[in-house]
Amino acid sequence: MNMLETDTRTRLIKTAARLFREKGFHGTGIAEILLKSETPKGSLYHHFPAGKADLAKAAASWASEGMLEIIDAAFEGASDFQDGATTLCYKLAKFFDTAQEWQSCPVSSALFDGPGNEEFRDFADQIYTDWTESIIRQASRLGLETDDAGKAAETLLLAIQGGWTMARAKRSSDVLRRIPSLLYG
Amino acid sequence: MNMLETDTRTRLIKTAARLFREKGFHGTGIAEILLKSETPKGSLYHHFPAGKADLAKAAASWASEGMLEIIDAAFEGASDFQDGATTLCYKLAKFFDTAQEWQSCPVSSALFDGPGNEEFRDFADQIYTDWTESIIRQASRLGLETDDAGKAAETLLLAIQGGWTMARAKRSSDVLRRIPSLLYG
DNA sequence: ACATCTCTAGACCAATCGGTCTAGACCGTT
DNA sequence: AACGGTCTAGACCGATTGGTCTAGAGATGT
Repeated sequence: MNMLETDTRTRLIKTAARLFREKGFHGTGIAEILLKSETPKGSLYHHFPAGKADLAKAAASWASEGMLEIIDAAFEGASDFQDGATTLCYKLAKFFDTAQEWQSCPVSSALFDGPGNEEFRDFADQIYTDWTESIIRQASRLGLETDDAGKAAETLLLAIQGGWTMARAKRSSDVLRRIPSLLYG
Repeated sequence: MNMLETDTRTRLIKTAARLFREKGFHGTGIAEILLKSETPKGSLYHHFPAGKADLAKAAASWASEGMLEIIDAAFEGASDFQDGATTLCYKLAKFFDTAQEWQSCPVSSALFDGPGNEEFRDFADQIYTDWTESIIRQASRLGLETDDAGKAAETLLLAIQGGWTMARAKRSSDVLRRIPSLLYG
């Protein structure tokens, strides 16, 4: 197996993920992905035979992995759930700020804006479920009862999703940083 | 002034708003808007000289008016803020269910997915600010202190935004109905 | 009746869309 | 050296995109 295969493949995924986040699925053209990632068209359709849709799912999966890592990192050294949740919000705010373009949720941009079929919705649903379960696991680990853990995780995730949208409109991550005080203050 | 002018214009706005909600700005073609609204192309560019972008702003504005009405209606007969907030969530869940296609937030679909310029972001920001202020007004009316009203309104709006996204992924309005119990339970 | 206005109607256009296809570069294996 | 597989490279394609333009229908004012 050629090492370059992986390189080209991940380069495509990362570039596509970034562009989808910034301009949405339909708002991003194949040509632009190829240009920004300096990849010829043939390579794209070699690695992703189904084309743009394939690429969108790969990009969303990749972004989801990153989110799961951020969640774990945030809760790792936390003394309690609210502590971890606060760190998570701050980490996400920081991530939001690193991008020059005000970006949307990587999952919704790649999957909702994309082809409106059931498969894509299922895919998005699965990713959000993964996130929820990951947070629930952390909540349980930090001492919350099963019911409370589920509620706390869902509330946090709702606020983060909403906060991300608001942050995009306001072009400021302040909303994300305010979440802990809104929920637990 | 011709009566038909208004008819064609609003027909375009409503159709565009629906399609943008379902498939996003870039995902919706002019041709489809014209087909579904049974409007010739010339009429569109007569009423909206700047074309699709103009139409998106008009559609978002129109949808925002609707949202403001729903907010007022929900809080009108409310005994306290939480009561009104609960009614609002249920009303929105009901609205979510009426559409056959699982739709996204009318504002974000028309304005975020759209052209990535500052003007559109400002427009979206203004609409969200309008919503927030409307809820704050209701909170104050129902006895909350200024600081508490602002916090309560922002929290509610974040949860609704996030809940709407989740509802779309899960193709179920249950999340929206769970919000009151998550926030106030 | 005529002129003027608003609005409808759709042919038409260049540009871009996502996707296919062929050619060959570069590899390890034999 | 010759082969077979992986991957790059980009010319090329029909379809669709948003938008322009001309023609005329229809109402109104004089």
